[in-house]
Amino acid sequence: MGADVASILLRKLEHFATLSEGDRRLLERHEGRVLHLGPRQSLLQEGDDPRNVHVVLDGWACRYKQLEDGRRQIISLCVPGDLCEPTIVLLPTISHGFCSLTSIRVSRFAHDEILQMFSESPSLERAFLIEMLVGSEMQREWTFNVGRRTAVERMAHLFCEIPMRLAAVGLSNGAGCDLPLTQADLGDILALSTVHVNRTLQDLRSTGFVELKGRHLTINNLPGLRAVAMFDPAYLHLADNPSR
Amino acid sequence: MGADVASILLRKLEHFATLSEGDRRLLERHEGRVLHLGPRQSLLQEGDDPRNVHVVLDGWACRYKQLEDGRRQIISLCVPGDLCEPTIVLLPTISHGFCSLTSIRVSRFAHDEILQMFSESPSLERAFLIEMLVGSEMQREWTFNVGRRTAVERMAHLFCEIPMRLAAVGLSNGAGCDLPLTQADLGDILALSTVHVNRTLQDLRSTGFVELKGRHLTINNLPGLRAVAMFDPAYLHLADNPSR
DNA sequence: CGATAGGTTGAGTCGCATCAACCGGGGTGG
DNA sequence: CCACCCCGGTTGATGCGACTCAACCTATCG
Repeated sequence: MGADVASILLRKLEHFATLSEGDRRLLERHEGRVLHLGPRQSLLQEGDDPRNVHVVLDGWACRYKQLEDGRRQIISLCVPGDLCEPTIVLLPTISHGFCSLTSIRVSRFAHDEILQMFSESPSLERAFLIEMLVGSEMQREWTFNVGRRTAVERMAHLFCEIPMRLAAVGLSNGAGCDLPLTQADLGDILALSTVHVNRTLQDLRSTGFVELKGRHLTINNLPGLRAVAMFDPAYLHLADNPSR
Repeated sequence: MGADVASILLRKLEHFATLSEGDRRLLERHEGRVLHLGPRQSLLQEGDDPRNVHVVLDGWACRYKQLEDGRRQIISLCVPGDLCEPTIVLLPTISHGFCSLTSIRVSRFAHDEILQMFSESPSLERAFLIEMLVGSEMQREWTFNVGRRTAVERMAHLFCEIPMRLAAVGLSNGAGCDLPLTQADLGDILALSTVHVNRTLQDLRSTGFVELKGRHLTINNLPGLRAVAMFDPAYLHLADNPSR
């Protein structure tokens, strides 16, 4: 409990760029307001300035889009260390919703603060940009998933991706992780109905690849799971910084 | 025949940012190598430096991903004015393929050139970044599409998006445009089989919303088409620059 | 004129959705 | 303390949207 902005961000960003002592101190100096939200609360209300930037400290959140008739799709997941506003500072509006899945804590960088920070440290700006570009890479992979993988493959892919992302910020050892999602959430992520999520889950369980109970995911056979998912972690760019 | 880099880029970027005379001259001064490619040729071979940036001058291209068994998904379309490398300069690798759909001309900005240009004009850098962020917005919308819209809705959505994007660079009057895609291409874009593309197309034709023949798309009933697609152009950010 | 790429059509199948019921546990209030 | 509720998970029956396979049609081009 209780990561602070600087440590979690450093952990994340150092996968992408090498940061100096000065960059560290710049982040540590930042005293952003910390917001607490309960589960299923919207962070970006209409009218909020999307040019502030929030970083997830604890808990899970998501971006989503919805049609008038209620069909809803979770566009991307945000876990600790992720930026909530993928449009950093530059776009005046956002065309999707953002809400917590669990109760979460986020740290706010006001628009001006982040500009200030970027002007003091180009390498930090660069790291934030890369973080954002990696977000785009994940988005492309996810379009691919939903378009061309079957239900089982998609779910297996998600179960490969999530522990890797959490491991990148020290929240998973690779063999499993917390997974505080309901089957309905999984449905909205995977573009499946709740019922079919349930059955697909049973499928993956019965083959012994994963266990999922009580909000915890255990992976029993990672190579097998990766094979099913045809998972290639390159798109996560977690090994891009050669000096680590 | 033959748009040049400067004019097409200016046309595109000015939707996002107001550029100065100096910025214009900077772009016009650029004498990038122009590459010609036939249809269905790969632009980014493995090993090409993805930190060069190419701009499409004429023709259509796409990003795609593919599974070992051949299932293929077109992740995004590139039309004149679009950047081929959405990771501008910053990521050392790209996890998708890029190839032409028609024969195309692209203009190259070498890695160093573009860095040089950005350092001379921060507003140009900003405009390129926004262009890239808008690309992410389109990607999110496309994940949504494939996840939650039916075949007809998806296709209608595509037929709303494409003329708008082309109109943004002067290649459509809004009532129609060239559409040099085969039904197989459409299938890879929409995540449908070729056969189903054909039937869905007949569906949209028979309701009188669109005509599609001989590589040309005509829209007979835009409001109707938008209603079917539940299309909201906000995600394209074409009206973001208030001074236009 | 045959070859080939793209488009069209029909028949049969399957993956996933929908609808509906039921189960189990944790929290709440009487 | 128990009755109840509600949420999340599970199961079965049924239906539909989209896929696959296979044939055929049409236009273009060397």
